[in-house]
Formats: sequence, structure tokens, C-alpha cells
Amino acid sequence: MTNSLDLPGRPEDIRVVVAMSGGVDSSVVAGLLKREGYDVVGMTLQLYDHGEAAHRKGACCAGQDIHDARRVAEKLGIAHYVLDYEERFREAVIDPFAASYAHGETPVPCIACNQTVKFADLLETAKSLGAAALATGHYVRSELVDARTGRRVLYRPVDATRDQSYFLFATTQEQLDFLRFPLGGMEKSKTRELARELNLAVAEKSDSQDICFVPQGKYSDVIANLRPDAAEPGEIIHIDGRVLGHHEGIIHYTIGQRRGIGIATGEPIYVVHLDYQRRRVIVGPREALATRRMHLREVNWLGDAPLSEIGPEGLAIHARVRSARPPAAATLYADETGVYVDLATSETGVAPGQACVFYADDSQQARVLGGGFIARSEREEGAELALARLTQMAEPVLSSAG
RNA sequence: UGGGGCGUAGCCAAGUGGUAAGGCAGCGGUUUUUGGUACCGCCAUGCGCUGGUUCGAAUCCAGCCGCCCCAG
Repeated sequence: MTNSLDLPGRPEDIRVVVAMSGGVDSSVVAGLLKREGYDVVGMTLQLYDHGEAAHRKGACCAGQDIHDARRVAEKLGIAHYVLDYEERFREAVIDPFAASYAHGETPVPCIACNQTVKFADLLETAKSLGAAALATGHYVRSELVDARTGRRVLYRPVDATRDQSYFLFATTQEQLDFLRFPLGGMEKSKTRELARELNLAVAEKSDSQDICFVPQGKYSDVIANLRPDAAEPGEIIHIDGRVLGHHEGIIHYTIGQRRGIGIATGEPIYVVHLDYQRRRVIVGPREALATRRMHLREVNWLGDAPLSEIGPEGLAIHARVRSARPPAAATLYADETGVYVDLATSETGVAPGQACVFYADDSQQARVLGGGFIARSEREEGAELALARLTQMAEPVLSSAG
């Protein structure tokens, strides 16, 4: 006999930890599981200081949100703990975030947070409390495929508009087997409805967005404090070699960015590359951004057969290089040179540090096959050659290079 | 101080008598549980300056100022 969490036994005898951020989603998860009779323990992580960021709408894991989580737990009559993970969060998420930008990459802190603080540290804490599972409010779905081993498979959620699978690609098989995502089969509107039904004070609370630990979306301030070296000025160079101007630090730029460059050439120009060693921002036309092949690192594979069994012809998949876009046709290769993905149609704004997530097909509830972090994005031949020339030469040409 | 050309927003630029296009940049917003993109909106009561002609002038005329080119 199994229950809604695919666990043997009666809910009353099963302890489950719910990661409560103080938002609607995780609050409803706690409420639902409690209603089903589980021995629910709510846990809220305090991840950063109680300063400005804590009071703004859309934040989580600090100040008001912790207070909200506590009130929900009280309302539901469940045990609730607030864990001080500030130091761990800084070391595992914020510092690497700054380091990544300092190296000209564009990190996804939400993925790092899930990978480390939530699905490693919090998960261990849950286990040590005797929990049989850790439930979260993520919109992603997992299904038990082998009752004997407890092996689960990851899918996109029912509500495609809330799909968070992009941020969860790095979840290991072991973590996946212990995790539960009760909202994966639910529309967001249903979640809010349930929140009202459960009389939760957070029912109408706005969704979180932007980077939680960055106040006002000014992430460059945060990085500049941690990595002053990354806030040093440098040159803005056109991919054809011309020096067009100067910038106040590469941390203000990401590949594919158009606004904020401040240079009028008559045509729109985009950031096409960041040369952190020379502190150069290389810009060019939109065409120079077109990317077909991405070389990946730290690949997490969630498929059935091992990655190494993919033949030289590659594996047909669908891939995502950003969270809010439908997965696009692609081919996955894994050989002695590493793991790389070829997109059927080129994408722009593909930055190192971002994630490339694999899906089995393009259906709304496709299986998630894992993914990897983008180490390098290959451009069309002309742009590749121009970039190679620029990043190899000692000094840029001062006037027009044609 | 011979000849020619040009001066319109931060940049480029259309407009040669009828009441200031467009692009880029900038600003604001929408979208978005990463960054970015995309999309929408705003952005010259004024056309180097001063007069004049005209019902009406960025457009025509005069003078002045400033830049560029050619020639000396």
C-alpha cells in the first residue's frame, strides 16, 4: 500500500520535511500533506541578512518570509524550524555567483542554491530528523518507476507556465529519489485556491522573482563588494577590432545584452563576448550571437541508459538554454572530447555559466533528462574567427579594421 | 577673408515655403522564480545666431559665427 508520496505505510507514521520559503507554493505543500495526515515538519532556511532585501516583495528566505512561514506552520499545527544557513548560502551560492561574473560568465544562482543548500544540506538535515522524504513547492513532476529501488523519474509540470525544471536539472538521481514535488500536477491557480481554502495568510502573496539575495535587481553592487577586481573599467571593442568606448566593469554585462552599452552606431549592438583577463567587453551585431553548438560541463544525466552509450550519431533531444522558453530540437553528443549539444535552430544570448537542460521531447510534460552548465558557446564561422583573432591579439587595432 | 561645401536631439540622418521622418543611444514599462532577449511607450514649440521677405520659413534673402575641402 502506498500513499500520495509513493511511500509504504500510513501517512501518520511517515515523517516528511517540507521546505517552507514563506511563499504560497511551499505553504500549500505543507498544508496538503498535513491534511493527508503526514507527520509534517516545516523547515525554513534563513539564507541572508535581514537588510533591505528582506523587505521587498518577491524575496524569500529572510525577514518577512520567515515570519510568514512560521505563521503558516502555526496555522497548520505543524512543527517548524528555522535554520540559519547564511554562512553556507554565502559560501555555496553568493561567492560562486560573484566569482562567476568576475570570470565573464553568467551564473544561475537558483540552480546553485537547489544543488547545494536545498537538495544537499537541507536534505541531509531532513534525513537526520528521520524524514522519509523532503517535499518542496517546485513546479516540476516526478514519478516512481521502480518501487523496489525507489527510483524516480523527472518530468515537466502540468502547469507549463510555471515550469521550474530548468532550475532543477542538476538534481541527482539520489536526491530525486528522496524529493517530492506535490505541486507538479497542479495549476498555479489551483494552488492559490487551496491556499485560500486552507485559510493561509500567504494566499495572495506575490510570486517571488529576480535573484532573492539581490535588492532592487542591482546585482552588480553585490558583486562589486565581493569582487572589486571585477568592477574595474576596460575597453568596449567591436568584433571587427575597433575600440568603441569604455565600460565600468565586466560585471555589468552578459552575453546577448543590448541595453546599457551606451554606444550609438546606427545599428543595435550586443555584447558578444567577455574577455575577463583583459577586462574587455566585445560587442557586435545580432548575427554574431547565433549559437548552434554548446560545450557543457558538470553534466547531470538522468536518462535510463548511461550517457556513454550514446553513439557517434548523438541522441535526439529537446534542449532549453533559458527558463521561460519551450525546449527546442537538438542533438546531444557525448564523446572523448566531452559533452556537447547542437541546436537545430540557432539561439542568441547563450552565455557560459547558464544551463542547458535536456528534455526527451517537446511535449508539455516531457521527461527531464538532466543537463549541464554551458562552458562555451560556438558561433557561426565568421564570428568565431573574429573572436579568436580578438582574444589572441595583444592590443586592439585603434582605428577601423574594415 | 580666392573658390566650393556644410551646420536639424547625445550620435547618424530625412525634410528646399505649409506647420520637424527614421535609426542608434537614453529613459520608463510589459514579459520572466537566473542574466539577457523581444515587445510597448517616452524622448527637438524647434532646425548655428541675428534680422528680413511671406498669411505661413528648417526651407527664400542678408549679415554674422563655426567647421570641412580645394587652391594659393
